[in-house]
Amino acid sequence: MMFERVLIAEDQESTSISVRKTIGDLNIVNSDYVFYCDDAFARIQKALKINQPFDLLITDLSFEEDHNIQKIIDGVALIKAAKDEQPGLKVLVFSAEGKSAVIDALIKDLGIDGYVRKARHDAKELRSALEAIAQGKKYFPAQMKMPVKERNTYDFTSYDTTIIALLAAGIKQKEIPGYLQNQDIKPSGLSSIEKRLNLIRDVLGFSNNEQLIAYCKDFKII
Amino acid sequence: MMFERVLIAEDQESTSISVRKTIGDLNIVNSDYVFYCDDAFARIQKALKINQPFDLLITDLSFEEDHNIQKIIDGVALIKAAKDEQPGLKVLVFSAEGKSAVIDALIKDLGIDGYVRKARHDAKELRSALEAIAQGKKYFPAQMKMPVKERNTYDFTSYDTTIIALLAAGIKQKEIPGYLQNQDIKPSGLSSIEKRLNLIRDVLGFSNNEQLIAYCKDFKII
DNA sequence: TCTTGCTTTACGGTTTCCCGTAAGGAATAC
DNA sequence: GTATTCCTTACGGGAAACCGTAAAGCAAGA
Repeated sequence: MMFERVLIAEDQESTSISVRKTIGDLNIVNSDYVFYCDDAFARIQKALKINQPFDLLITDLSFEEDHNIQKIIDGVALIKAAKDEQPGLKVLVFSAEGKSAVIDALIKDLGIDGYVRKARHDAKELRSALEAIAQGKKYFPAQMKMPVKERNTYDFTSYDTTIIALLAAGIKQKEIPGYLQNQDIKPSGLSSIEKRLNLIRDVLGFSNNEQLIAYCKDFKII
Repeated sequence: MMFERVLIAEDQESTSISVRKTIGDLNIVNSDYVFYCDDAFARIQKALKINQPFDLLITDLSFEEDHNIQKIIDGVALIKAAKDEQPGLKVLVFSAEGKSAVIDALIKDLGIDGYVRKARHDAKELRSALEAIAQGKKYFPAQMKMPVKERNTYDFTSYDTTIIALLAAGIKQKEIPGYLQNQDIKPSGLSSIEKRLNLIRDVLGFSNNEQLIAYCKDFKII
């Protein structure tokens, strides 16, 4: 049995159009689409109120900022808010992001039902995913189905990312204490910063800061 | 007067679908689409041979690699090859890339006729771009039309990127000479490497390597 | 108040990096 | 052959980063 009501949250108009087309091909007539996360959340609330809740949310992860300031700024926050409001809502993420770590986190922390990567055969995949999820299954790319290979992972705290972002902005290590004090961030001693960086490098097996910055950029940590 | 024959080179199926839809809305009946650059080039050659050349190429910039090994690996190479074959061909780039430096280079070096960024109203923009280019105009995003503000730019040589990539891979600076000698890359002295890095940082106004790595990651230089 | 345990900071010695200067080497011109 | 020029490398002093250890701060409990 296919979905009744589907909400599409996707900021790229062109992508939104083709998702709608795929939805239409599956004879889903009650679909709605928005370009901003806040709109998506509002629609979900409203649909609940009039007792016609959506049964699927298809959402992108990254939404571009523009003049329209949003409370909910990305797909992750939208999914959280949506699930708070309507725990039973199924969620299909449709994003260009391809890093396993990101997708793993979505599955584990947010309990999403499917993931389709924007790539060569994404329209076909989208259709397959919709069919699978409609049958109560999950849909994830092949590489996700295999056991999560152990990789060097490290939970970056906001303290960590602050330091790393400062470094990446060209602040010298020994200048960082001053910056931290200005913002009342507490371990502000140079020694603490050194230790922290050392710990991170150690856990991840890195030998210099350059490698760490590259890693953080690749995984969009900063 | 609208285009007669349009070729769409875009690897994301979903995006390709909506570009085709936009093309169709403009009553262009002879459009063709491909998912690989090599295919695009082959179509252009073939169309020329049978004396029915395309008059517009709409292409993405980045194409994802897969099992299908391509000679032409990205949009830039495709545009170059296409213009070599058919100098009068008009080109509209449709890409998510948003860095001014990249777009400037396309305009200057490849003489593209339009650029639409994959973003919120990209479908509408695409339509506007098509109409403009059909009238012999150029179409670029607003921020491009204003004079190119002087920014710190630097042409990275392959030597530069090699060094930076080694750093980002966790190789220590003083270990780099060994790596360069192994690959017969010629200024291999530690001093040359230091000088080179110093020059790059200087030109770009950076104060440490971390900042440089962040920059290179942001601009996809490594 | 005085422990106890934990976190943060301070302080050195060592290594690495930074950067200016000078020496070496190769190519070209005279 | 020897100047000239340009590029590369070697060297050395100073700055920054690295890292272990010890001292100081701080919170909670006896």
